[in-house]
Amino acid sequence: MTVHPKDRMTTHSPAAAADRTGVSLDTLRYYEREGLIGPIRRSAGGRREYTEDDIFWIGLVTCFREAGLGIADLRGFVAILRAEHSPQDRVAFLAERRAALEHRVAALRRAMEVLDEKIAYYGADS
Amino acid sequence: MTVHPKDRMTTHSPAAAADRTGVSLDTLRYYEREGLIGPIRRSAGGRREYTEDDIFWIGLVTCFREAGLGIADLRGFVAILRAEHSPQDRVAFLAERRAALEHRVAALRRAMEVLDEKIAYYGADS
DNA sequence: TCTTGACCTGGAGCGCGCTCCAGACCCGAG
DNA sequence: CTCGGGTCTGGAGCGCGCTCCAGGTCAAGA
Repeated sequence: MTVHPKDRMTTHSPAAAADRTGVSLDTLRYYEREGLIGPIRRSAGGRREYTEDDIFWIGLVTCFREAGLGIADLRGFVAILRAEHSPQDRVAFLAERRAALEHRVAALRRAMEVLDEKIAYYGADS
Repeated sequence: MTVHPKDRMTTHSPAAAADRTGVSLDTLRYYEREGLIGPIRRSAGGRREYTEDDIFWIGLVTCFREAGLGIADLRGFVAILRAEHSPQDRVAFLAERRAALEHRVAALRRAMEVLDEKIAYYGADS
């Protein structure tokens, strides 16, 4: 018990965070401004220090962005997970989002079917 | 053989086309300007007359838009199907687009997994 | 101490995909 | 012939999601 756990907490510079997450510095700041991540802890000099948890959360945000969710959606996601809500509320919200994603998958499948049809048509005469 | 087939070709007013396709008048004009549809035949007075084929094609465009393809992608799609290209070129192009859609589906699935995980977590204490 | 480069903030700019608008034209009903 | 609604064109405006920039601060190395 010579050290506190916190003393061991490694943090990342903005550049390192950008590197690890694949998100640009500008976008990291933008996400923070929009309330999607953070607020990120600052050093004495005012520089951001991203914790491992921050990095993880940024990964989640990126995952949802890649799935096509908008900034507002993500903000809702943050709100429901951070603020105090009943498990029912959370599950309801999450299930609704999930359904929306399923609709997107369905739209993609429809487009793929059209593509497959065309491919079959042009591929017929080998 | 008292009539030519063309005489029977029913056309649609812009309003009717918008109604049938669920695409706004402005967007129909926008798509035409961008070369995604048409050019649409005009009446003597200069009004657009959408054929049944036009309507069908607009449906395809809508399908791809809903799947998240951009205007430029759609333009490529039009180009490859309309201009003279070897079946191989067409199939290659179509297959590439299909693969892109599959990546999008994968991204959606990843996001859904995260959602499922959270739902399981909050749903645990029934 | 001085230099250098990473980082800070606030705000402007941009590409996309529409959406809206003004001002003019067409045309069928009355 | 007049009226009114549908349509035309060209261009401006908008929301989103970044991206870029200027001007200044901080901090580690020579």
